[in-house]
Amino acid sequence: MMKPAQVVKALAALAQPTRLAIYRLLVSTGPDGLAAGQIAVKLKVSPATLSFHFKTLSHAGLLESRQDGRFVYYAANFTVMHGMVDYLTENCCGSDANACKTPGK
Amino acid sequence: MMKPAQVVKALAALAQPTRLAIYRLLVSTGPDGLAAGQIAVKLKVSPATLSFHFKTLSHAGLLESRQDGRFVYYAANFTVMHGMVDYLTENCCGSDANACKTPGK
DNA sequence: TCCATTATTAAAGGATTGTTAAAACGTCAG
DNA sequence: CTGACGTTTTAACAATCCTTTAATAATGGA
Repeated sequence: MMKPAQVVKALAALAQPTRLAIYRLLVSTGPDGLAAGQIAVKLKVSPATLSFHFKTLSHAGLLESRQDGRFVYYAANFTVMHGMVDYLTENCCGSDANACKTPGK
Repeated sequence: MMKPAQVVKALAALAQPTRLAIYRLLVSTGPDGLAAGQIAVKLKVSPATLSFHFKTLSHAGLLESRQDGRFVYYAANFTVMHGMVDYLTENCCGSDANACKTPGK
C-alpha cells in the first residue's frame, strides 16, 4: 500500500491542466512514449514550462524517461496510478462492495 | 466522459493531506457518513479548517451533505471518483489493455 | 572544432492555497 | 426569548505554484 504522502504527491501532479494533458497523452501513446519536443508541439506548451511539469510528474513516479541521442522520451508509468486508485478505494464502505457502486446506474 | 476541468478539480481536491484523509475516512464509513464534528475529532482538525476543506471537496462533487438538526453529515460520493479514474485510463495504450499492466508483476 | 538542435535550469513575477483567529449564522433546549 | 452548541464565514498572512524570459547543458552533423 502506498504512503499517504506519495498518494498526495501523485494526485497533486495530475491536478493541473497541462500535466493532466501530458499524462493522458502518454497514457494513450503507450510504453514507447514521446520525445519532449513532440509533446511540446502537440500540446502547444513552451519547452521550459514542459520541462518544469515533467519534473513534477517524474518526481511523483508517474513518468519514466530515457535519453536517445538528443531526444528525451517520456512514457507513462501505471504503477503509481494504480496504487493511487487502490489507496482511494481501500476499505470502501466497510468492505461492502455493493455500496461503492453508483446508486442509480 | 468528464470534462478535463472537472477532473482537475477533483484531483486537486484530493491532493491535500487533510482532504485526502477526510475523503478516505468517509469512503470507509459508507453512505451514512459522519457529522462534521466527529470528523474534526477523528482527524484532529479545527472546525474552521475542516469547513474550508468540505467546501473544496463538495464543490468538486466528491462529497454530499445533509443537515440533521444542528449536525451536518458528510458522505463520500463515488461517481466523480469513478469518472476521474475512467478519464485517466481512457484509451490506455491505444486500446492495448495488456500494455497497461505493470510489467514485472 | 563550430554550430544548430534539444532539453533543462535559474530567477522573477503574479496568482493561488492553507491555516489561524474572530465573528456570524442556524438550530434546539429551557 | 435567551443561551449554548455545531458549523460556517471572513479577513489576513505565509507559503506554494505556474509561467515567462534568459541563460545553461548535452548531443550530433558539417
